[in-house]
Amino acid sequence: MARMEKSEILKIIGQNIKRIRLEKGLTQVDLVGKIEAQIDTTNISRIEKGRTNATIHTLFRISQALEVPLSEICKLN
Amino acid sequence: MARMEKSEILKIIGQNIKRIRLEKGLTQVDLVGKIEAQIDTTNISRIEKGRTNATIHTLFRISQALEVPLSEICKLN
DNA sequence: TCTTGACTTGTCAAATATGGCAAGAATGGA
DNA sequence: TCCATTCTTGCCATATTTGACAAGTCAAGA
Repeated sequence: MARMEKSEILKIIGQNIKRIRLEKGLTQVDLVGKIEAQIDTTNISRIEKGRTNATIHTLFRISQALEVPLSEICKLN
Repeated sequence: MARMEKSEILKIIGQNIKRIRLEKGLTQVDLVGKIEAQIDTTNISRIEKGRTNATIHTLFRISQALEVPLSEICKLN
């Protein structure tokens, strides 16, 4: 893995989430509705846009709602 | 992926990191020495023990130092 | 144009990750 | 046992994520 800026990896992960979410035909509201603990579309949006450096547990909850492995969201290529 | 407690996924990810680090024959000090930006063995230890809910960027830097894909560290099975 | 749904962004408070240091525990070897 | 190395943990200050709400943007249609 080549050197990558923080902003770059956050952007890729955000794109992964957005892509998978759209593939499943879900809106952000649908997504948070499927997440067990409380989470907000605000946060989803910021993560999808790469504006926030999410914790692994938040990404895990998203992966559960999307029904994909956490590692799928964390692919950088 | 079955329901999993936050503490459980943090523990698994920590074990992944520790396992890979040991496979590479690295100490925590070696590891931080390979990481570009500053990071502390304190933090590595806390992550390996599952005591902290690391951000994805921190895990990414660790994956770079370990020379494995980020997704490898994020495997939960 | 107006409306609706979907998303983004600003701000706030609370919680917590991070970096840093120091002290303590654990481990293995001489 | 003593020592050195490695790792863990407590504490602190700072930065940032998170949840929450409100307001703004944007696109598609009627």
